[in-house]
Amino acid sequence: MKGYKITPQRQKIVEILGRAGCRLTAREIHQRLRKELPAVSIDTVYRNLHLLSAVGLTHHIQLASGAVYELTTDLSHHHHLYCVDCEKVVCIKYCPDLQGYSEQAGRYGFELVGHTFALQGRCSDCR
Amino acid sequence: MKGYKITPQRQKIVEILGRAGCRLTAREIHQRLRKELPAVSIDTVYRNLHLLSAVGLTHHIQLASGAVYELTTDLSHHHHLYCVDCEKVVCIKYCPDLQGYSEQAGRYGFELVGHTFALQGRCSDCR
DNA sequence: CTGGTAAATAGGAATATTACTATTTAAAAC
DNA sequence: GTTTTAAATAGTAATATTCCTATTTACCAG
Repeated sequence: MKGYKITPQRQKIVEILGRAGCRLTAREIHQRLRKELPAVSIDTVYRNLHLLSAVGLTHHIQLASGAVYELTTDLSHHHHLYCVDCEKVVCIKYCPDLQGYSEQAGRYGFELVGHTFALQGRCSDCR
Repeated sequence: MKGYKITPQRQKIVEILGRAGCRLTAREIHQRLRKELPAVSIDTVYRNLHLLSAVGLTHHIQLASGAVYELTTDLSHHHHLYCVDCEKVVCIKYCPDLQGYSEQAGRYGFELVGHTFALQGRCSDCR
């Protein structure tokens, strides 16, 4: 597909995220990946997480304490809400104005490529 | 105010951003700041940029190639649109659904604290 | 003005992330 | 199956960002 190769490194990163059942940091993915491919470099992990996110297979979630990654299980478009204290993450099936983005970009002569959106809050446990 | 101190480091970071008239990276700010305060550490730059952004005096703009910072000259709420090729940044006076965010957060028992939004596109020069 | 105190700093160390390059490899073409 | 080639990798180096701790300092109260 699209000139991308299916490499063992790539496959196993997806597997690891799938098995994990939770969000992992790049470091955690690297540690687990090493058990199967001892020579894998951290650069490969980052490179693939970028690529996988670009094609929609994974999500990159930027928390205050760092980035975490998850396998995209829910393929429908959604965003994230997270607690600024405990960093609990919730997927919200909500995108404020998907229709309007292209129009906004168009006002400045831009062709829309993507958008980022996230909500930060304080969860019920942390109040 | 609010227990924050007005330190020379802090003041000069704001001055530098004000004089620059453009967005700067943390490294650039550090280099310029050193000319006035030779012993200043890069950590101080980051720490203050975080704080200044938290209180609204500066904006943190995350581009694909890294983060840049700008002084908040336009105090009205707005977001950014940038070109994925040349990384030109445009301020857009548009926030898709400010009203709805609290309600969305509320659905999950969260008290809204903040939100992030940005548009990525391809500008007229890069098409 | 002087002392007390929380906030901020410098400096060094630890992490996180990206860049570079020679080599390897998946996949397509033959 | 073999060749070809662009994509991907490992390894290393460079940057970017954050953390830790002892020391300093802005600012408040007396």
